[in-house]
Formats: sequence, structure tokens, C-alpha cells
Amino acid sequence: MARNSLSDFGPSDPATSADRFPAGPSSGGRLPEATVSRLPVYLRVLTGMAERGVVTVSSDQLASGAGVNSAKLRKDLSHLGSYGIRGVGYDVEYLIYQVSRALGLTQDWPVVIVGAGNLGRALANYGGFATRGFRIAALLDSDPAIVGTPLGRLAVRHSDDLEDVVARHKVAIGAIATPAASAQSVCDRLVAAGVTSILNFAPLVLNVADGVDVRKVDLSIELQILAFHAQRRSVERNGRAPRGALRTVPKEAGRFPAAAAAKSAVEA
Amino acid sequence: MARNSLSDFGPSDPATSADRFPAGPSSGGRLPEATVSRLPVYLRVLTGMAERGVVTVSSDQLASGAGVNSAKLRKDLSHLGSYGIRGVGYDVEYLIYQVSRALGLTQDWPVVIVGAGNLGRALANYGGFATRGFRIAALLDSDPAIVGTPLGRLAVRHSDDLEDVVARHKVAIGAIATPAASAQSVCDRLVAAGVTSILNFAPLVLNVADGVDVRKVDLSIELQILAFHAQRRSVERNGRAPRGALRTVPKEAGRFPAAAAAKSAVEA
DNA sequence: ATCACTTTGTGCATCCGTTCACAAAGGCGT
DNA sequence: ACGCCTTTGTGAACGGATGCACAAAGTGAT
Repeated sequence: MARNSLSDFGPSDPATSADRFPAGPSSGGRLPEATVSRLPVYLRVLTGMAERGVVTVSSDQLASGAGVNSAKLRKDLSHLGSYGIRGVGYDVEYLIYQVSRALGLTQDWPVVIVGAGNLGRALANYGGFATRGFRIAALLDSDPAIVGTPLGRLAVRHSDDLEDVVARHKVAIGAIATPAASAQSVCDRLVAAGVTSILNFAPLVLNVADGVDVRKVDLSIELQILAFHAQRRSVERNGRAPRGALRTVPKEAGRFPAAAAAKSAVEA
Repeated sequence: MARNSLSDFGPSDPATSADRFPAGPSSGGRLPEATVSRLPVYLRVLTGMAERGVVTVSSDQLASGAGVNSAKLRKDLSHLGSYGIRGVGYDVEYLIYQVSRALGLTQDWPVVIVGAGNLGRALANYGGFATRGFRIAALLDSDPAIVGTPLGRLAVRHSDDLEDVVARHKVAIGAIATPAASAQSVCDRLVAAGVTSILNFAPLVLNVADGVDVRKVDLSIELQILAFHAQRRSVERNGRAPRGALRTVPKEAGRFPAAAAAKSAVEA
């Protein structure tokens, strides 16, 4: 399982020479999705270490910094190539470089942000943006009262410029920070303009054609997941109900003996 | 696999009577984590349908609205109990109620938001907050210039009040929207004050004791995952390099023949 | 009543991800 | 030079999640 689908070479595979060199590996191999989602975390911990002058790091140290199991970390890194030194650990700078390369961060990614409300502005001001290869190409909004507002190095532009901005800056990534009502149409326009990666902050499920990659960041969903666990914990510890008063239940639920209720509801 | 770990009853298990009644099921059973993370999505689609007056929904319709496979949806819902009607579908209102209950949303969850920058204010203004059982108990910030600013129904209070707010409002959920530098200490204070569920927006890995549930929302990580896929797609289609100019690589990587480099770096 | 049709709930096979545990690899001291 | 110690890289066992496909359960028409 050295790189990927090449049949495996047995344990003492002497690192196929082509592997040892800077330009080399990690490009052809398909990374497991779970690994991809952890690499950015490793990267963050590593850059923190580099800033503090750490030169070498072991899988145990890095794993505990990232909050994962060290075997998992080693397996994740092994998918990129064999960059550790047994008995020593990993060279921090070198590993940063390799992880960045695997993630595609050795190039610039222009990003367009649609929606300049609080959230859009929070994104635009977000420091971690520029530091890791992402550059804000434009911040768009449809509200004429907001258009023109300066924000960092750039000013809010009108949504009408969307297609123009995407084409001119070769934007591949769009962030949707509009209200839910306009999110789908913004999404459609982004996709039509050629954007194939979308980060959706609006609280709804976007419909896109195949080949477009959508990730959602949804605060309300995260809160609900937290609520579930909080409830579970408190049901476990105490007898039953947690804290706070019961909310009124949506409409008049509670009188459904399931079958009967739904039967009567089929038309109405 | 009717409720959960009770050995399975074979296919025609006649819905253990206790199952059919409103107060009943879904409380004892452990839901798979993957299911929990999807329930909020179903809930959102369902409430949208309810608002549009839809009374009954089939697993196919709901699944396509939520962007998942219908078998998965049915299996997810089956963990809550048997609330569908064969040949018909699910009663929308009733299902909303059951999903809400499973997630613990039939009670109020006071939330404290720490950090009243753009992000904190975006959270505070976020509509979907109140609608689903979450209530903002307070919005805190340590900057005296911001403290006192009115925001919706409430004003920004000083971070010093954290412990007081948590105790007085019985807050169980905290959202950290501070800069990375102060996030860990805010987290420690929240935990010390009794908060056991934390939503972290700051770009760092929080250290918490066992029993505290942390979820992170990290825009930079999401962008990096998108970049990975965008890169992969573009490498697949074209010969190699995608768009945009190469960035300068962190420090002077590229001259590491791995072993030699790390060797020399071990001390320095 | 019976039959055709729709849709749920789930057994089963498969896949992906996690974790353990260990052999191989390399550094370091004597 | 040799043996001890540390740490990587990975085989292998396991557990959970996914998705197919179908029997059971229900509706509705005749």
C-alpha cells in the first residue's frame, strides 16, 4: 500500500528511489477522504511549531497536538510518502511543505465571497485566509447601501459583477454567505460562471450538478449536534430531563398515535 | 436491530406496542453518530416543507431534499422508531416532532457567545438560532470599546461576567468566537464554570478534559479541503498544474533529500 | 374481498476508517 | 563495531457506515 493502487511491496520496500526526491511523490496517490480532512489540522499544528522554532517532531507529539491517535497520524502521513525518520520523527519544515503540496496549497487560490453581511465581513477579515494560499478576489453584495464599503484592501462590489470577477481572476472557489433565500441562485450563477468548489454558509441544502464540490458550514447543525450530546449526557447522569423548561412542541404534536394521525392527514 | 442492542427479532417484529405511543421510544436507544449528524439536515428540509404546507412526505422526496440516499434516510429514521406508514410515507409534522425530540430540541438551550467581533455578531444575528430552541444568554467581549454595544435584544457584556452568566442562565453550550490567542483560556473558563458543550470557531485545537464535547467550525480547514479536491480535479483533466502562479514555498523547502535534511536539523 | 401498487423497514454484503501491535530502520553511547 | 533505545510504517483485526434489494405492510380501486 506504498503509494496507492500499485500492488503492495511487502514490508521492507526500499523506498523506490524516485520517492526520495523533492519533486516526487504524493501526486498520483488518492488520499482517503478522512485523511484529507485531517491534513489541514496537522498543518496548523505544524506551522505553530515551526513558529516556535521546533525543528523535529515525533508522531506522538504531533498527534497529541492535533488531538488524534498517533497511529492514525502516521497512517495519514504515510499516504503522502515516507517522510519520517525512524528513531527521530519528522522534520517540521519539510513536513509542512509536503502536506501543503498534497493539499494543493503551493499555489494561489482566488476566492470570491458573495454576501457582505456580518458573516461575509468576518470571512473577509479572517486572518488565516491569506496565510495559506487563499486570496480574496472580491467581496460581493446585492445591497446598494453596502456596495462600495471598503473592507481591508478591497471594497464591496455589486453582485452583478460576479461573472466578471470569476472570469477575470480565474476564481475556482466561491463562498456563499448570503441569506438562505438567495443562496441557490447565487450558487447557480457561480457554477455557470465556472466555479467548481463552493463553501456554503447559508442554512439550506444546495442543489448542484455533478462535478461541483459543495461543503457546508452550518452553525445551526453543529449546535443541534451539541444539543443532542448534551441531552444524552444529562439523561444519563440524572434520571431524565435536563435543565430549562420544556419548549412548546411544534404545532400540536403529541396526539399522534402515528398510524391514525397520518391517515387523517393524507389529504387536508 | 429494532431499537438497538437487543438481539434482533427477525423481519416481522410487530412494533412492540410500547413503540406506538407519543411519550415512548427513541430515548433509550443510542443513535449512531453519523445519523445524529444528519438529523439536523432532515429537520431543516422538513420544516421547509411544513412551511409550504406539505403534509406527507416519502423517504425518496425527503432524501432528495436532504441530498442523501433514501435507504440511508430510512435507516436513520428507523433508529428513532417506526414512524412511517408503508405505502404512504411520513407525516411531516409528526416527524418534525420526533426528530426534534431525538435531538433534544424540545427544550431550551441557553448559549453564551464569547467574542463580539464580526463573527460573534454574525452568530448573534443569525436567525436560525432562536427558531430551533437555542437562545442567546449573553454575548461577551473583553474589549471595553465594544462592551455595551447593543445587539438585537441584548447588549455586549464584559468577559468578566462569564462565570456569572453561565451560572445564572444555566448555560450548557458555549460558542468561542475570539481570536486564537485567547480561545484556550476562554475555553478553560467556560469548562470551569460548568459548560460541557463547546462550539469552537477559533482556528486552533482546544484542549479539554474528558466529558467535554467540543465541535469546531473552521473555515480555513474547509477551504483547504476544497482546494485539495479542486487541485485533484484539475490535475485529472489537464496534464498537471492547474491555474494561478506557484506560490513561494514555505521557508526554503525543496532541498530536502529527507534523511540528510532531517539529520542536519536535529539540533541547530 | 381481492388484487395491484406504493413505500417502509431491514438483512446482508461490502467498503472505509480506526486501532493495535510489531518488525524494520535508524540514531546514539560505549 | 555492536547492541540498546526510540520511533516509524504497516499488516491485520475490527467496527461502523453505506447501499442494494426485498419481504412485509399498508392504500385504493374494482
